[in-house]
Order: sequence, then C-alpha cells, then structure tokens
Amino acid sequence: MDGDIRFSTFKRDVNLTMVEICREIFRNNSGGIKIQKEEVAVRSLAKILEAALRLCNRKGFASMSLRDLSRESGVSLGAMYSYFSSKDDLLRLMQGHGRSVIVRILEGVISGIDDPWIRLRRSIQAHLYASEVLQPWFYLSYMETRNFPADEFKKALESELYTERMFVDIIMDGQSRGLFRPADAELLGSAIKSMLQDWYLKRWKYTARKVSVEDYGNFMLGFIESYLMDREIS
Amino acid sequence: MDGDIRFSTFKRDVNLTMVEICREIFRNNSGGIKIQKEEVAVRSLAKILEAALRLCNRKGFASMSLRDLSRESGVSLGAMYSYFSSKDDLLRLMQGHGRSVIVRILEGVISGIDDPWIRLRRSIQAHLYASEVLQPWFYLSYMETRNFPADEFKKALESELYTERMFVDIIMDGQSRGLFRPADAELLGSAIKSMLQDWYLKRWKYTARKVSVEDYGNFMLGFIESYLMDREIS
DNA sequence: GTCTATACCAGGATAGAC
DNA sequence: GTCTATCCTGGTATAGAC
Repeated sequence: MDGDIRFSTFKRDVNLTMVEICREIFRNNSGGIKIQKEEVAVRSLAKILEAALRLCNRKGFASMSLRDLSRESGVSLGAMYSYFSSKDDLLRLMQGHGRSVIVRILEGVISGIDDPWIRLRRSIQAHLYASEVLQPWFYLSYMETRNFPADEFKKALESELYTERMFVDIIMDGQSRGLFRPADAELLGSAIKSMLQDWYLKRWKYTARKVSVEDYGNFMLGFIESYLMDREIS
Repeated sequence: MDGDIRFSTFKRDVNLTMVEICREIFRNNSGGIKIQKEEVAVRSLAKILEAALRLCNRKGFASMSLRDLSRESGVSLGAMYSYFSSKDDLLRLMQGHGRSVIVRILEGVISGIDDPWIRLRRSIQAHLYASEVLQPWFYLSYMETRNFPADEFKKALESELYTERMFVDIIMDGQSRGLFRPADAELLGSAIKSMLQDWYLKRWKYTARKVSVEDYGNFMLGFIESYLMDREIS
C-alpha cells in the first residue's frame, strides 16, 4: 500500500550490525569501560553482548552465571570486568542502548506525514521491523523488566507507555477528524502493543509456521483497519 | 449478549479459593508431601504457595531464594522441605495444578453449544475470567516457562498451543459455515491469545486505568467480531 | 511437625601474574 | 589487556533437637 515500509528496505536503512551498535555503546561509555583501544574493545564487547543476549534469551538473566557467559563468549571472567563493573551494570549496558535506537527509529518514520491511516501503518510496521532486527534486545527487555535496578525499571515502564501513547495519539487524531470509527483508543493502543510484542516473544511459534514479518504485519493491519473502518456498530 | 458469561457468576461457580486448591494439591501429592494431617498440611501449603506466587511475581522464580520464601510465608526453611523436595519440585507443585484447572474450565463453558459466535464469546470470556481469578499462576507460568525442567517446559508449550487451537477451531468452523469472513484463522487465534495474555501480564496498567475485566472482554469481543463480520475486504 | 544450626557449593567479584 | 587463582557471600539442602 502507499506509504508502506518494506522490511528489506528498512533493514538496509537502519543497518544495525552488532559491531556498529557496540561501537556506539563504547563511545557512550568511555567512563565505564576500562579498555583504551576502540578496535579491541568493540570486538570483545560484541562477543560478550552477543553471548549474553543468547544466554539471557535461553535461560533468563538471573539464571545466567558470569562463568557461563565467559565460556559462551570466549572472554575470561577477569577480562569481562574491564567492560562492566557488575552484573547489573552489564544489564544496563545491554538495555540502555536498545531503547535509544527504537525511539529514534519510530519517530523518524512518521515525521512529516499527516494522514492518520498512513501514520498508523508506518508506525506499526516500523515497530515490528525494529523488533525483528533487534529481537533479542526486545525479548530481554520484556522478560527481565522485573529484575532491573529501580532506575532501569522505571525507564522500561515509561518506554512501554511511550510507544503505546504514540499509537493512541494517532488513533485519536484519526477519530477527531472523523476518519476512524469511535472506539476506546487506549484499549486499542494496548491491543496493538500486545500483538507487536507477541511477534518477538513467540518467535518459535511463528518461525515454525513460516509466517514472515511482513505477513504478520499485513495481518495486523488488516485486523486493525477493519475495526477502525467499521461504521455499523457504534 | 445472549449466552454471555458474567464475571461475578463465573467467580461464584468455579469457587477457586486458595485453601480449596491446596486441598486438591495435597490429595494429589500424598507421595511428595511428608505431612500426614490434612488440615495442618493444607494450612501450611496455602501459606507457602501464596507467598511463593507473590515473590515469583515480584522478582521471578530464579531470584526468589528459599530464605526469602521462608520469611515471607512464616514457615521455616526446614519445615518447607516437608512439602517439597527441591526448589524445582516447588515449581512443579505450583505449575501442574493451574493447568488442570484451566482445561477443565475452558472445556466446560462451550460443551453443548453449537453457534460459533457464542462459542467464541464464551471461550474468550472464560479464558479471561480464569486468568483474572488465577492471575499469579498465569503470570508465573508465562514468565517462567524457560526455566521449567524439560518435562514441564514441554507441557507449557503444548498448553499454549492447545488453547490457541481451541480458538482456531471455532474460527474455522464459523468460516466453513459461511458465518465468519475468510481470514487467516491461525493468526487470528494468535492475536486473541496475545490479547488475553496482555490482561494478566500487564495488570498494573489496566488497574491504573480502572479497566475492569468485563470492560476488557467487551472491547476484545467487539474488536474481533467486527473483523469477522466485515464483508468489504476479502 | 517445626524449628535452628550447619554442611556444602555456586556465584559474583577481585588480585596480581603475565 | 587478558588470564588464572582465589575470596567470600549467600544459595540450596539436610541433620537433629525439641
């Protein structure tokens, strides 16, 4: 449809390789990371974070021991402590970055667009594609929120409400212009979020059924648009 | 609407008090539980399981230490081991029961009903209400699946697919009778599940917004029915 | 049946050699 | 910068008094 984002285009444009992400993390954390040489640091960091995400997704953050992580990443226990100062700090490192990336992406794709139908489509697609590219981050951040240190916990909740708000605003805008049917915008926003989350939380299911991220997005959009166009029921 | 289940009725009918549940657990686990007197056992068991669910919901199973649990439940560390033989065993105790309860409920509410519209409404309502009454169980079983011992893990996945299948079957039945629009029944089934799950996973959000379980159910049903009735789009 | 005391081990964190 | 060896806390689980 007009204004739609294709996954392949999206992926090319955001270009989020692990190494690039780690480079950015390194530059923003010169305080916490004790290594000087950027090349060295970025390489180890990538190994550590990749392994950490893999393990956290498999067993959860609390059940991942740093000895596991050392084995999985190939970086020794001692050396890892040159990259973070505690296990909680490692969580912060993984977490903080993903958030900034997603906000940047979401705001980018709808800026300058006026039509609520298109804003809705594009923001859902972007959210879905971002979670596809950064699946382990999204999964971690959903499942481990409870175990975050207080400051991170608060930020995670705010982030949930922030993205939901984005959808609610678009819906209310469409309604006030008489384009969308009247309906509870907040509940619809929550429903959209929960479907978006299902995509990255239950990857095993969708992979097994060979549903692609674009299939999923198209289904979601058809479902939601059908509701918003419906004039029969008040 | 006709055939609808009211939450108050549902709650009265299933009558799932903690003590009743613990009594049933006790009777099914006379092997594992070393206490003889039923009254004594049920009382302690209720204290332990209530506390365990509270702590698991707050910090996760892995982060809950048995010392925490002893403090929270008021039962000493030593005494608790008369009720289960290991921490994993405690998980099995909490988990196994909930599953049998939910299957029993879900099958009960649609047996003998033919109309797909009513079957759909009732199965969604029952699922939602069950998760409301047993919220901590549902939450635990969703969030901790990864950490279950292999056999329990498998059962949890099967259970996810089983209830989803229930919805898919109803949808396909409605479609083949020409009552529901053609649409991807499996994806719609998944979407229904994800909305049902959002209710018990994000209670904080809905409580803060003063959305009742019946409000939520009505919204879900309106959303889904609007889609299934829609004849405009193929 | 329930408690306290304790064994034993795994995990996070650090020191210091290379 | 990275590794190995080690410290020490806090976890699960048990023994045995009451």
